[in-house]
Amino acid sequence: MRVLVATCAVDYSGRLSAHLPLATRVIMVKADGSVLVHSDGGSYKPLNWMSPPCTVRVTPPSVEQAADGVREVWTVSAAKSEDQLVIALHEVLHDVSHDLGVDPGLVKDGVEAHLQKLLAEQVQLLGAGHTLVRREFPTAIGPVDLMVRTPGGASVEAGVPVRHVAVEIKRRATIDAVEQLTRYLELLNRDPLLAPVRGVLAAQSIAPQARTLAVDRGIACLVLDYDAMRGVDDPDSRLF
Amino acid sequence: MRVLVATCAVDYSGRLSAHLPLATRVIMVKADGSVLVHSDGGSYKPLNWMSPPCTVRVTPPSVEQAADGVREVWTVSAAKSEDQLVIALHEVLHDVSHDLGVDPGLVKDGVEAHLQKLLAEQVQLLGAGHTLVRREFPTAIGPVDLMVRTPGGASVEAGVPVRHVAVEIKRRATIDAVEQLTRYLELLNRDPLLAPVRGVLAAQSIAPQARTLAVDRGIACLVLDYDAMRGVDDPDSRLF
DNA sequence: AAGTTCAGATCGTCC
DNA sequence: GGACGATGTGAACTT
Repeated sequence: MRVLVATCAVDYSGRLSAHLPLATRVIMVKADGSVLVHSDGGSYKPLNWMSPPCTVRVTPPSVEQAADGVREVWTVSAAKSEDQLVIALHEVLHDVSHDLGVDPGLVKDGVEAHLQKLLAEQVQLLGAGHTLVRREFPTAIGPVDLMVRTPGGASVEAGVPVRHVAVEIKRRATIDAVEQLTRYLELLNRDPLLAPVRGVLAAQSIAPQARTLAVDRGIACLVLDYDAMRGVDDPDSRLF
Repeated sequence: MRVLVATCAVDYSGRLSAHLPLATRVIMVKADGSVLVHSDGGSYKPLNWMSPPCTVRVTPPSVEQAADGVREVWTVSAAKSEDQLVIALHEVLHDVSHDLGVDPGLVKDGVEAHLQKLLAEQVQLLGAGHTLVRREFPTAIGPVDLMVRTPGGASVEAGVPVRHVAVEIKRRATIDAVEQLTRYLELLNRDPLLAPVRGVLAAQSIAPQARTLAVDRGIACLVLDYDAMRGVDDPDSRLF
């Protein structure tokens, strides 16, 4: 890892074109050759960058560039595309290098997979008497997050008692989640062993447009309270 | 801006929980107080971070932590949420600070807005005689990128001449874009003043599955050549 | 290798 | 101020 603080101008060309005027910035060069250009604000996203695999070629400035104060020109080229980042280095204020070694990696907790596991253990949140058929219920167009069986005659749709519920789980549900669940339901309801299958969209938050579309398509919405669900960790409470 | 190279362990708690074991990393502290923790690989995204507005509080280690080699504990707290980042600093290998000033900012070219503007000026790419009704044509479920009027009797659908074309513009069109345009068309075709409305998916690149679905739904696909469209800046050439 | 899905997204814009 | 769409998304996993 090499970190520089330097005045520089940057040009990116590739999927789009982007230009950074001359200013003082932080440049990080990682061990894999990837480059990040950060300003002193904004977000965690660099102003410009090049993803690995890529290579850095350092060249002296042209006579004209040298007259403008350019000391070095870095050309960062992507290995598998035409993407290119050109950094015109002017004054270098700091320049440190260090071998960091391989990072042991990030351990996460609380993502969608946990929501799915918790709801699978607490299917009664979908209604008393519901039982889990299985998580990641396979279909031809991909797995349904949860397939649940309702108690006998729990509800009736078009004169036929609904016996199965397909659940799509999201941290934040948008209109895309409704489309996804709709595709699953269309397919599942062609299976006479399952049909009619009702749909439930379960999420920590549901966008208003998603809720509107879901209701319009007869899909129920269930807002999940992650903290409350995590609090219910008594194994006895899972069995009803 | 302050940049450190240091061995550290990091814990994040907030929307989820994440833990970073002890290792050597780069820590950036920006002028607005935001913090980024980078490893020597991965992408431009930090392993952990805290977005502004936030505050950093530095405290001495507990006796137990000190025995483990912790020199300082940084507690980074978000101003408007419970999110918290705790950095246990062990050995500090580099520590540099510099005032970068305000960045003049990034200038972008070639994003979807440019494509929309160019196609609005070159609607003849949709067919000779087509004229622009308006960009961002409003509907109840959001604006259609372009609404275009065809020349009289340009084509016939179900015995009725098509007079309007709704255009969805993307840099890269995926199946989502087809779904989006389908929702617009369903709505627009309920309006007797507009119906029948044909759909066109215009993009620099169109995913094979998106093209298949579009064709299946009677939506035309148009691949846009950004460089060529940008080259057409002669007003005379627009009128054919 | 290509497609699908998730992620602590951030950012601008428009209502 | 909330909602919604775009972004040079990246990374893991499946097919």
